[in-house]
Amino acid sequence: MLLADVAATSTALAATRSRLAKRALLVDLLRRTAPDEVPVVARYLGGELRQRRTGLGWRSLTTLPEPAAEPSLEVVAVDAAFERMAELSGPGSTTARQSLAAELFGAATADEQRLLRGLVTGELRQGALDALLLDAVAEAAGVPAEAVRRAAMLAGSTEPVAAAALGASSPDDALAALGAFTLTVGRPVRPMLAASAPDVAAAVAGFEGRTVVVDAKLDGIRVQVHRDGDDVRVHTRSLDDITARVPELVEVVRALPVRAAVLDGEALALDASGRPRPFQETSARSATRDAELAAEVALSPFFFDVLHVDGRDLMGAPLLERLAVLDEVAAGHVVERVVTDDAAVAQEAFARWVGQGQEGVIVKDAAAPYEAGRRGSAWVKVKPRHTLDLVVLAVERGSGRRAGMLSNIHLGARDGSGGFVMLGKTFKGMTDEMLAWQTERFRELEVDDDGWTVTLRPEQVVEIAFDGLQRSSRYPGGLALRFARVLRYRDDKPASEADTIDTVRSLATPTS
DNA sequence: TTCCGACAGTGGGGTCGCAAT
DNA sequence: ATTGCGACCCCACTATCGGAA
Repeated sequence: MLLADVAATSTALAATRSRLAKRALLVDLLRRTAPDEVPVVARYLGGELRQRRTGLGWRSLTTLPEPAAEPSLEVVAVDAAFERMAELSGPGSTTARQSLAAELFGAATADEQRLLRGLVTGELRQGALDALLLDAVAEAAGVPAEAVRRAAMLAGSTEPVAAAALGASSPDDALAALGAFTLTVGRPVRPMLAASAPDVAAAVAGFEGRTVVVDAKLDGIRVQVHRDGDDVRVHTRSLDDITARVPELVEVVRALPVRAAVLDGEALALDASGRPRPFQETSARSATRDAELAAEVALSPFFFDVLHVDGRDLMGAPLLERLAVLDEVAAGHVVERVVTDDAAVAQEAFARWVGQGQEGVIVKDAAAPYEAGRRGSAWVKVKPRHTLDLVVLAVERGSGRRAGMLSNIHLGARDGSGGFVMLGKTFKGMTDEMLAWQTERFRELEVDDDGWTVTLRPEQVVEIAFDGLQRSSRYPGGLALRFARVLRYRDDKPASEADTIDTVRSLATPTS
């Protein structure tokens, strides 16, 4: 199959908003794909390259050769070209990679270049990614969507599932092939995710009086640990294998009284008193490959779920049943929890844990199974929310569906002497109506425009919600907001009454 | 007919390692 | 030695479609 066929489908996908129409386009292409091409075509339709890392990014695609007039690239050859780029390392590799990229893009038509660029940067923007692709695979293979979805969650990836389903000779064969994907110790599954709620009362109310499990939410990195005898593997939320970087987690899991297990939890750095260190320290620790550095700060694991123990698959069991098993096999390394149907009890736990430096809580349906890969309503997270009234210092042009709008705003606090200290940016929380309003409003306040960023007279006050403060080397105050989002513009408040940097500093905890 | 679950999109903060400068 | 890039940790939120209620 030619890459041009995939590019044409991608362009057609972007041109319609109907999901049914998108699915039909995907099905049509999948049916025309030869079995040996399915792994590549399925990945590309899902918006990804098969190579996890190529060393190519947005920046290295700024200057590209003129597109070819006629299509010639075969999808399998394109995959091979990216494989060669991925294998490069050491001195001269950047130049060599750049020349391979130029060769590839030079052989691509304009439509194909757009597809390749989207795959490299991860911003295909065709309105269809993995989830819609799974539906299409199901339809093309003549099997229920749920069977394909389930297999993909257990496989941790869509590619082998698409190959198995589409390589079958009949729907019954496809169903049998999909059934062969089961939870396997050593092979990570897509982690279950949580929705969010504004406060504990709302989260508990969502379960309508049923018993809930309220877990402390720890501010670390998600880890899925597989143990098979002495063999222990540690995976992140994106299923990357970080075993080599976290020997202390491996040791803890090896010491558990169990032969085989799959555990889900969070790993983080603690101080001498057992209080969580700032997320930045956990992040630095888990990212480094330097063993000496790693030895200085240990990560501690805290598990909140168990999917498998000694041949017993627990994913379908109710949460309370899984937790009973977890408490036996991982005693001493389990996340704190309360089980209740009373919102006041949940609220009290939330306040206590936040006071101890934890990030918040996750409220869970006590009867729910482990739904791999789902951001369902069975788990709901709640975190404390801080707010500040800040001043908009500048605004950046939007892209994609925000093209033509002024979107991403720069936020500043008063410095107490007539100036402002920038604390970060945000594009979150804006409705279409707000985007239209601010695009007009900020043109009135414009003092400069470099083509990307519009600098403003600092007059517009905006109420910002955020999760906390972190140390920053980027911003002049040495502080940045974490997860800032817009709540509302405040036309009732002049910039002279916005919050000051001293107020912001008083919110920062001594350790961060 | 209305409601709501699931998706995709739009980018934010930070960290590290590596190659080029 | 410093800088820029790519990769990957943590994410919040809105608009939309289409099936569920």
